[in-house]
Amino acid sequence: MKPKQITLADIAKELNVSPATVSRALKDHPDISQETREKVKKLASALHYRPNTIAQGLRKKESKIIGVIIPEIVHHFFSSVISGIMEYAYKAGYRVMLCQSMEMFEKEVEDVEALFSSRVDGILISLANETKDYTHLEEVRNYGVPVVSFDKVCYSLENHSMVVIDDYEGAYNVVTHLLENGYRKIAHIHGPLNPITSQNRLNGYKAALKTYGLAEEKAYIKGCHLVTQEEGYNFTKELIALPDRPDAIFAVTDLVAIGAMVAIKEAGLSIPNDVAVVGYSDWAMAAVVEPALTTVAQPGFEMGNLAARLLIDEIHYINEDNEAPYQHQKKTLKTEVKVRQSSVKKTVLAS
Amino acid sequence: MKPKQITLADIAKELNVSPATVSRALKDHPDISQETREKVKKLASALHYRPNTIAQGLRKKESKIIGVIIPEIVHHFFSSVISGIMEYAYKAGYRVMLCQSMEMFEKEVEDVEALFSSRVDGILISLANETKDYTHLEEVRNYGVPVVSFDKVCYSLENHSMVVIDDYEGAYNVVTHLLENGYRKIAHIHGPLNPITSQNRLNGYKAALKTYGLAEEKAYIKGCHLVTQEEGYNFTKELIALPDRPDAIFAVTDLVAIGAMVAIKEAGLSIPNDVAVVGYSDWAMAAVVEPALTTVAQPGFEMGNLAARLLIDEIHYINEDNEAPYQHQKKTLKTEVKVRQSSVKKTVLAS
DNA sequence: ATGAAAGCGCTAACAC
DNA sequence: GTGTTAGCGCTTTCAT
Repeated sequence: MKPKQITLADIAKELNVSPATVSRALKDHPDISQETREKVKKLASALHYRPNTIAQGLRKKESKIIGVIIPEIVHHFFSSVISGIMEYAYKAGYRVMLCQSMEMFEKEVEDVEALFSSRVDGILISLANETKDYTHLEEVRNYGVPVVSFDKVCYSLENHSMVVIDDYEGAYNVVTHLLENGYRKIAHIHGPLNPITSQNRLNGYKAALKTYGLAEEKAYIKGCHLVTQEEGYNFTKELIALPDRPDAIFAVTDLVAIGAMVAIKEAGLSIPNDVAVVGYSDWAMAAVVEPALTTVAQPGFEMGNLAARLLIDEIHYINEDNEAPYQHQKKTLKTEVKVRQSSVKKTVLAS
Repeated sequence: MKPKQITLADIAKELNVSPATVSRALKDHPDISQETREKVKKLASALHYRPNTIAQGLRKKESKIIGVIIPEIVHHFFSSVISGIMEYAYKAGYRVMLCQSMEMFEKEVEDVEALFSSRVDGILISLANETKDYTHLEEVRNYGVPVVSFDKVCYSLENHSMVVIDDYEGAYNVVTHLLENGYRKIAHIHGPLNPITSQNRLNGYKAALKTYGLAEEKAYIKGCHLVTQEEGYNFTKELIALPDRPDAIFAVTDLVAIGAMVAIKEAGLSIPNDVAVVGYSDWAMAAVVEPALTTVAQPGFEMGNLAARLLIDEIHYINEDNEAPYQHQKKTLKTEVKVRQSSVKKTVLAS
């Protein structure tokens, strides 16, 4: 029961010209006379003609769609990334097809295949935690679909661009901030080490300690599985029960940090005077808890923007069929330490 | 330089059959012999054949893509909605093309047109605050593309389904909760009244007061423009400076509520004993502030899921070309009051 | 049980 | 400056 869509042929018939002429007129092809061009454009807009991009895609073998696969949409960081991607893609004339892997490898593979079936011009992906095998990506890349990975990238996939955040440096900086503020017994609650991000943060933490000539204290390092507030709470209870209690906690994520804060307050200790707490991610909640949480802000929007730019540049490069292969790039984005109250001791002023 | 994609014709040639046979075999058409079917499927998977959905779309005049337009992705509620949409769409065999209107009418119109150009099978939209005119939606609907609006819906667009949240009831319930807990001087900081949601919350607030026989107090009602924490802070400062200070504040959004909490604490007053605070939305931060914020949870995921279901049902209905027109639906989802510490007075126990 | 042929809407090489 | 033609990859009558 669908009304027929307006096609080039409809306009052509009405105007007694050929569809080719209409197509050219609409694209401001120089060969077309001023007069026909105007006639065509006028009628096209009167009829609300909208080119069928599916037909264009089939003909030109490019869909002007980029596929995006992320582990989880309901997530401040990833939604910022998507926003950055969409902004760039939109300006460059690309549409975005979105997939959510739910952190599942199987789903990720299906999504890659579905995007390939949709003949997207390129794929942006942040890997699921489960993903260890990259043949699904290799395959589409071999069929000429460029892939750019971001955040949780695939180092072992060759010939593709990636955008990462310098988690090592972010962790290094925030721990250094604690050290500069006089904290010396700094504990770390890290995440599962498969996504390389947690591993990097752990390394940054260790490196900062080393710079200050401090030894790693095994008992001060705890590892989350689920990265929840509850885990932060429980590990912190263990940490503050230690005979030599840490004076600061660096949590892999703000949510874990907030769990830590609850445990510390419950124990009747002061943040930051007894125990400082710093997080990672700069979620909205970090600014509103009490005391406001020092954390590491990750440039999600910029990451999405840059990843989209790299991908679209590569798509353009491929379409120009240059003889030289495209030079893939690895970009690293810097984090920013947001110093708030949870990590700076309140000095008692003489009054 | 792109490698050629594998097509039906490639498989057909290799097997000395026609493309039609291959197409049928792959779809388990009953006419095809067991033998050919297996041969075809085997080769198809060996060659990693993936049907070109663009070609399918052109041929069958359906893209198996639904378009989604939302005002802002970086937003807990909307990202939940998207997640709900994607889950349903995925199970039903549809892909999702995502657009972000940035709350701008112009961008929304462009997005609708772009989605129509992409020949999406249907559109899900939550309107930009600016949007007053619905001709862009009417137009695509007239060309046979079903539209379902959700959250910020278009009441004046006829013949389309919508899904809303009962904001009136949510506000009514949370204010009633305050009343039941003994609060009588309840202020309200509302949002801009164009998106109908804020208006409904305001009405629910007023209705709850009325049920308790309380008169509206003009001075207790403040209106935000930007709906920020800062506005919450500033209005609350005004409210608590009032000669007859309110004993509770209902904020249109958790962020505004948090601004209110800051102002109250700054004034040395206790939450909830001097002034209770309740918010709306149940963002992650509501559970972690101190005291934990009572708020109204909105079923974002369910909303997305339901909206997708209504849209896809309608698409299916249209494709069956029934003689009777589709019966459009208006669904209302219920909210849930999350009672936390910010609204329940601590009774001092005799010890 | 399979093939031939037409056509979805568009574009681009080639005519004139 | 404009028309003709072919074809992108697929599905679907209609034949056989």
